[in-house]
Amino acid sequence: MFEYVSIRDIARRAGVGVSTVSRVLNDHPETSQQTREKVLRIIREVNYRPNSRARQLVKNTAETICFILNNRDVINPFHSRVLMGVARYARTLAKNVIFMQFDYPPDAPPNRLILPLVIWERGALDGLVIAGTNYPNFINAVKALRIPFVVFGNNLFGDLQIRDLHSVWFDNEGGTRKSTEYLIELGHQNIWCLVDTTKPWYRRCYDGYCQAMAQHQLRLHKLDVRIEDSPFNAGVEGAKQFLHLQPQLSAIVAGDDEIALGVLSGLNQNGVRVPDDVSLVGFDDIEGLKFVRPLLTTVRVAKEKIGEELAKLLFELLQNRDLPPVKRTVSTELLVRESSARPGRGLGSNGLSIEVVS
Amino acid sequence: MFEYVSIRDIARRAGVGVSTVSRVLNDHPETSQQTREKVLRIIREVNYRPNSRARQLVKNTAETICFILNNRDVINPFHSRVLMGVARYARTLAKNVIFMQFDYPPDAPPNRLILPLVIWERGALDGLVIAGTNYPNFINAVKALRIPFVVFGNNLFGDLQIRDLHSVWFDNEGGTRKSTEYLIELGHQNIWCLVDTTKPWYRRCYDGYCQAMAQHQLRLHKLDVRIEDSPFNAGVEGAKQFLHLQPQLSAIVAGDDEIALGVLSGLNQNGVRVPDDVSLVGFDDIEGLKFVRPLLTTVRVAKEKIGEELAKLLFELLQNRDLPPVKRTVSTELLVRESSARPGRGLGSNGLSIEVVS
DNA sequence: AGGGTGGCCGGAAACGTTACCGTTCCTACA
DNA sequence: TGTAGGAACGGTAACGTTTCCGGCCACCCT
Repeated sequence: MFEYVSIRDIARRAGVGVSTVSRVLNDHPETSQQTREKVLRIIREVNYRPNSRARQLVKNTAETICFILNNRDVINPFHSRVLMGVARYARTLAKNVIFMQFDYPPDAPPNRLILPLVIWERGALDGLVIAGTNYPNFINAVKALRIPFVVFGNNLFGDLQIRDLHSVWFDNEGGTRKSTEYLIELGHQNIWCLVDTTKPWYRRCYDGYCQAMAQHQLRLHKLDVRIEDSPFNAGVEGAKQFLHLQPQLSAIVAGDDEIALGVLSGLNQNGVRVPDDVSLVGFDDIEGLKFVRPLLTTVRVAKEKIGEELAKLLFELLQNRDLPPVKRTVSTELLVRESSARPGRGLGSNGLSIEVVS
Repeated sequence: MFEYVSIRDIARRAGVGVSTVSRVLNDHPETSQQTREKVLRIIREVNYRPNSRARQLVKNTAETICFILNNRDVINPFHSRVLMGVARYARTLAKNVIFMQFDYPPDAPPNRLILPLVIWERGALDGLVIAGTNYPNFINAVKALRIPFVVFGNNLFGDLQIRDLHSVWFDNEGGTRKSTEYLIELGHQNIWCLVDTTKPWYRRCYDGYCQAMAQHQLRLHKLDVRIEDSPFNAGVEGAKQFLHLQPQLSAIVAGDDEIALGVLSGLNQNGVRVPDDVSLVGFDDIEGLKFVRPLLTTVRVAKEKIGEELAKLLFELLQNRDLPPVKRTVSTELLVRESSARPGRGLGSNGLSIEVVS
């Protein structure tokens, strides 16, 4: 095989003790320039590479965290960029990131949940970044293991005590408030919000919309749908309903970009033009937006930034295990593009404009 | 802190030796039913969890591989699904996957390349899945470390000795051949191929196109562009050129979906309809396709499957270090959707049909 | 009855580090 | 000149496992 060279071999060849070699490797000051150079020369000569497992064992640290993506069959563009943010931040600290996908039933009791081996075992992990869609049972199971963790807040279900968790969120509510306010400033009054209020994240969207509308004493209009698989399809379906809502409808706030693109597609198919007839805003600023015209006005979520904050918070927590629980929020930014404009004729005010395009 | 319970504590409490506990933990047959149950009871009682670092040290295995994504600033949908495939396969074997993003200059000599710590060190990794865009210097640097690795072939640059590598590819050439043949069967004759032949993967695309055209004795038409940042924009630009190519052009084979969507957008903006005036096929079947109409005819690449095959090959290699280098190919599948049809009037054959839509 | 056999088990070495402690040696100062 | 103190370094015990080896006992066969 491949001859393994250990710290002892180095010590022998350099004519020093193992502790001296260790000191040189770890930049301890208690070594003379002379021996340091000699040891380093030998190390280069024999191409010695330290064994991290042994170091980790004695130092009782894994130098590794785990990014666990729960209950997602595919890693969507959103989460892949969060992962990227985590990985990048970890790299600045020379820590590793284990990626793991995991599915669990929301209703299994925490002590019966079979966690992935790497989490269950000791020593493999210093901490955990919990992403994806999550339920209290998993969080509690992890808590029971006493392993430090942080959680991505927005896709959390159930009534967890958020105040007991270290979490990072993006400002769903504020973002939608901003986009709704922008529509109001544009002159829109009959603004509809298309969401699924059984999902907390869409719920927060709706809350933001409500705040903006209430502040300007405008009437709330909610189209509340159930979204299971495809937000896009939900948007297409929603668009059909909007057609019947004439002639009031003037602008639509969609729960996220994918819904918005569905709405856009649905409206287009029925000859309603965006933004001429209806203004439309989304949420997330997903990658795919660049492929469709008109370019969607949306709210940008700094996805890498979320990952970065998650990692940062986790490493702070590792430094200080007594860090009081904190909820951090990453701000959002309104991106005005092509799908929003001052109110025009309004949907259905001239029924004749409706024609089937394709 | 949190009282650490080791295998020795279990042994003491159960009144047995440590080796017996170890045997129970590892399902060795040489234990009596009676002691086994006693030990297991104690283990449950004190909530003992073995320390994986210690096991890995003595067994000289990391039970971990690394998925390294090179020279990509964001993990695109393609690679994130490859990662998913790797992670899922690894999970069936109870192995961990470290995710790492890494950038390197293509022209740095291999021995000067500073590899990520986790790769350089011993013991942290059993093997490596090399993904992203890669150049010979990195591959050679990894080779020098004598760590088993497999590489995702399609985005490889330079003249590596592929026959010396364990690699997994998707069938770019065959896929494009299939899509081109399909267009020919549809009745198209003037088929253009839009690629950047300085990139090996687009080059293979073009080769597939050429094979299909040659077989039917059709003339080759290549629009060769330089694609740096945005394939989409390259597609938009390409579309402008196609406008000048009237009246021959009847169908377009794009190097990938993103280019195709750019072409689609560019054509639409100039009043050319797809598929009425021009048929268009892409490659990859990216996620974003579902957002645009007409639905793009494309070639599906089984992205998770690629990841799965990468992981599978790596673990085979770990089982048998003498496994001769092998190049495995994941097949592709033509997906006929809405952007392709029998040739119609042809681009520009009636100049009057051109109108600006939006 | 004696010896062989096999099941079961405990002790201890090993894996490759780090960290503590003690020793040596040299310098500086009283 | 004696001693205090510090720099430099070596030996060794950890860290928590696995595995090898040897021992003990019960059982069976001759």
